[in-house]
Amino acid sequence: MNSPKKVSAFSAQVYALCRRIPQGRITTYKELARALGKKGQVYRAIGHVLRENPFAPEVPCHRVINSSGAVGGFRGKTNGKEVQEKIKLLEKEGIRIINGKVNLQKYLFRF
DNA sequence: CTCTTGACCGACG
DNA sequence: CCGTCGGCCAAGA
Repeated sequence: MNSPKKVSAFSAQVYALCRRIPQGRITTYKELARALGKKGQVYRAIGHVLRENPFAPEVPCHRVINSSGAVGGFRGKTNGKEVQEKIKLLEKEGIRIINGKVNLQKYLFRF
């Protein structure tokens, strides 16, 4: 039995899309925002939502990175050990990370 | 309801 | 490549 958390409709969409991400693949905040059909700074809101992951590890928020190829942040840290752990997890899934950056043209998954 | 901050992105110099 | 500014959504205090 699951423990359904009460989240806003917007947050539910973000979590739902994260679950769609196949293993060995990553996506960006911008692609998520574009998939939601919103325009503007939706990616900022996504970052706030993913910061708290009530569906972890069912929702692999660590597969969501920046459009710049940077891993971004993890557990609320934009730059720290948590981010290093995130990188390690991605490498474990078969993603090659160079200098803390991911090859978007190779691993970027689009909805 | 109002204000601030944020796991961001893109353009400019 | 790096620093700075603008953008205008969402959640918390």
